[in-house]
This record gives sequence, C-alpha cells and structure tokens, in this order.
Amino acid sequence: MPRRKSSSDDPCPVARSVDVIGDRWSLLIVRDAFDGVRRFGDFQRSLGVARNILSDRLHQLVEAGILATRPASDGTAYKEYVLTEQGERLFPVVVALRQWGEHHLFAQGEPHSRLVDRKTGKPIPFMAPRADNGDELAPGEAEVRKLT
Amino acid sequence: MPRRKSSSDDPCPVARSVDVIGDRWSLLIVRDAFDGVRRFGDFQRSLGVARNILSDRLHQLVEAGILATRPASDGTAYKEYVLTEQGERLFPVVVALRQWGEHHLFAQGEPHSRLVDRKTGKPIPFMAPRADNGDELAPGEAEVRKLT
DNA sequence: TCATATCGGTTTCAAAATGAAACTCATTGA
DNA sequence: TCAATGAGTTTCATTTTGAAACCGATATGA
Repeated sequence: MPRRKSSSDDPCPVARSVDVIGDRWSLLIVRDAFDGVRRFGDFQRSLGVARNILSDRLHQLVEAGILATRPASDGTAYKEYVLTEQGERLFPVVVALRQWGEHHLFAQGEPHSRLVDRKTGKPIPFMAPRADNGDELAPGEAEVRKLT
Repeated sequence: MPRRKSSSDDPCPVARSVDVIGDRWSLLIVRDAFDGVRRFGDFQRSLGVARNILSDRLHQLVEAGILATRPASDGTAYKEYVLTEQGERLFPVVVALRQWGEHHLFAQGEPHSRLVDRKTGKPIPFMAPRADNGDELAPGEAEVRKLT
C-alpha cells in the first residue's frame, strides 16, 4: 500500500481530528479511559485488541497529547495511561457517538449500556449544536466558513 | 489477518457506532455529505480517496442506512448519495469532532475552516453534554450504567 | 451524428496495516 | 526462591488499502 494518506495538513478540522482518532481502536481506548481504565492489560482485556496494535495506538495517543503516562497509582512499579486535558475535551465526541449508537444501532428492547447523570441518575439529554441564544441548530442552519 | 473484529454485537453503543463509521473515510464522506456533496465524482475529488475504496465505503454507508441513493437532482441519468434521517443525526458527532479539531489541532494563527451560524454569522459555541437542567456535564459527572 | 470526454464504477496487483501467537524481560506474589 | 503476571516486542500469515488500468454507459460538441 503506498503510504497511507495523512490529513495532518488538511485545513478542515474534521479531517485532522479523524487523522488522529479516526480509527476503530483509538476511539475505544479513549472511551475506556473515560471509564477509568488506565493499565495496558486492562485495555487489552476490555477491548480484545491484539497487544501489538494496542501498544502502537497507546503510543500514538500519547504522541498526539491525548493520553499521558505516569507511574501507576496503585503503588506498583508499572505505569498507567491517563487522559490529558486535551483528551478530556474529547468527551463531547464520545458522548455524541454513544447517543447516536443508542438511538440507531439497537433493536427496540435490546439491552445496551446508557450514559446517565451521576447525580440524578437520569439519562443525559441528546446533545446538539446550539446557536448563541441556545436554540438547537439543524445541519442546514450551520455553514462552514472556509479559511478564517 | 484473521478477519477484522466486528463490534456489531457489542452492548456498548460507542463500539457499535465506531464499527459503522469509525474509519477515516466514512466520517469524511459524511462530513462532505453535510456540505452538500452528492455525486461519486465529487466525493472522489474532494477526498482524494481511491475510487475502489470510495465505492466500498459508499455501499457500506448505504447498507448502514446512513446514506441513500436516488436519481440525480441535476437532470442527468446518474444517481446521487444523500444523507438519510439517520445520517443527519450524525450532525452532533461531526460538529463535536470539528470543534475539538479547531481547538487542538491548529497552531495559533494557522488558518482553518470554521462552523458558523448561517443566520447570525457567529461561530457556534462549544458543544457539550448537559444535564436535564442545562448545566454542562463534566466527564466525571456522567456514568455508564451497564445493560439497561 | 459521430467522435470524444466524462461519469461511475470494477479489476489488478504491490505495499502496508492488522492480528494471533510466540517470545522477552521485569515485577509481583506466594 | 520460584512460579505467575504485566507489559510489551517480534514474527509471520492474512487482510486492507491504494494507484493505476480498464470498462461500459452517459453526456457533450463539432
């Protein structure tokens, strides 16, 4: 395969984002990280991914500044992978994907995990882009303005 | 490579979503579709993707119910690919990715496209999951409740 | 109207990414 | 002290990707 195309110089933010996390495992690693997974072995067991691939993706995510390594918090000599500030900001992305999946990829009545407000226990309302005044914005009401 | 792992029976909505659109091209095709691209050749030129891959991804997206084909609206005998209702609901996902990219993947001063409210021309506020009462919800304040 | 160019693919083939399993080597636990 | 676990890396077969060539159907234009 002639070198995989990179979008790291594409002026579209979506393209650049996809270049960094638009791969099946990276996104699931980030999801797990939000769920508190930190150790190599825990990611591996949770995802069922091949170790070499996991190793590669963890390094990529660290390099991208989404994860960082630090000494394990359980007192052992191992290290752990935690979300950076930048990584934490992916929360809306993961939630949006989750909500879309919840609504469209399960048969009615089919059991699935659900994201709830820890305080109230109630499901989190469907996330949507909103205008300045708080009104929900439909796709047609937003516009990509090229090259600021 | 032993057949690529599928998550279509995973109980996690994020995993299922990633299984459907968690690939570099699918997401960019959807982004283009939101920008009004409809024809095979236009997707191809816009993305620079190999034709065989584009063909494959378009079929997958149609199969997944995200895109649908219909006779071209320009009067020619060709067909076009348009977002379905289900595909349109991916809007928050694309916007979240775009906003994250805008904030984290460009050097200060580096030009990039920007999503604005068509009516007011103002940039769209950062999207975030919110609790029932409208308060922004931090990652730690949400919790995945397993198997509804 | 006939020739030519464009559209929307499919086929072919080499290079690259993936995955399972085996292999290391350090750390932990008994 | 010695086996078991953790965290990778290496190897190798399989799959996916991508560029380019090819193809039939449609559009264009002289």
